[in-house]
Amino acid sequence: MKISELAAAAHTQTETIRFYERKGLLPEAARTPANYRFYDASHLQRLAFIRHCRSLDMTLDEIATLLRFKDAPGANCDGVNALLDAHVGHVAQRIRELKALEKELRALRLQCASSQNAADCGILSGLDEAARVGGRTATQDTLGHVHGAHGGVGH
Amino acid sequence: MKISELAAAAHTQTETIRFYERKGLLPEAARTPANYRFYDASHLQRLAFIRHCRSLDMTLDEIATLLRFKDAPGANCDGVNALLDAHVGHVAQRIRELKALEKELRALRLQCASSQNAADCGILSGLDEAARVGGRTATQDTLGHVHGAHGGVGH
DNA sequence: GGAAACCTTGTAGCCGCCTTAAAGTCAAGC
DNA sequence: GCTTGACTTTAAGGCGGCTACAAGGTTTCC
Repeated sequence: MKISELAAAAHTQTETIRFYERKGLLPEAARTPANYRFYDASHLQRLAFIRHCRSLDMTLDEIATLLRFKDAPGANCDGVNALLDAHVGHVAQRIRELKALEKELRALRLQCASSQNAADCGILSGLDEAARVGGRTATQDTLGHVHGAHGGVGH
Repeated sequence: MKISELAAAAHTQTETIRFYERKGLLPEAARTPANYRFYDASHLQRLAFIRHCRSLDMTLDEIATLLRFKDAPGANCDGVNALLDAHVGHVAQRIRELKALEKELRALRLQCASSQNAADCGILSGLDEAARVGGRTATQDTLGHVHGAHGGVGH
């Protein structure tokens, strides 16, 4: 199959496939005489694996590690367990952070009960006050790789 | 004060301050004869506001909107409420996604109870199987802006 | 007066793609 | 045979929110 067919089968975009190839997650595809990439079922399998892992919010580095284990079936799989444990830890950590965040945001929201002037808005002054006090001290990136409040991965 | 003093006072890096200036979140600073940026307490206030909002996982666009309200104190602050409501929604949505994710990851983790060959690893085969079936269909980015599983903002 | 610690601008890199541009290929219709 | 349109190719640039680095100017301390 060619790239757009693989893309359709994996619910992915063609550019994403080429991107994974550049990154070494997918092997370099065979080419037709016209220099078109040409794929078979094994490529679909591998791509589906990658996309599923991405939908589990793993980084491409984490996925590359898993693929290395898949490519060396004789190896001990302790590393897989460790990777997954770490990843679950990242996700759990991020959930805790976001819950604290949600609580703080809801409290902030209550400070502006009804519409009025921005000068008197309890939210803006609340943000000011919290900034002066120092506010919550967000955890640095060192703890995990699960970011922000914005997103998710298409599938 | 100069930039490194402002940075220290706001627990920020100098490059981040210049970045915010370029993005229009901070006004262009006054300069000393040697062309050094020079700040006063009002800049620290504004920067602290920005950093606190970032620690609440707001985007720079959202923060810019809030700053516009602060800069126009006579305006009606309905927009502030709307922005915050939307942001709380993003965070809550992301928490739901990450909880589902955590559940799935923990289930997956149980599939490889003890260390063995990668070829027989329940996690790898579980990922394969889920990929074949189609797995969870992650929500597209259209729903909110709170992403990934990796991160947080320094403060 | 010389070294270290600051400051300046500019540029490039990180992640995980997405978009665009310019050019080549292929199948169908007239 | 020729055009149209749907594919493909590579390369480059952009997103957000910074961070890092290079090459130079300035200030500060001994």
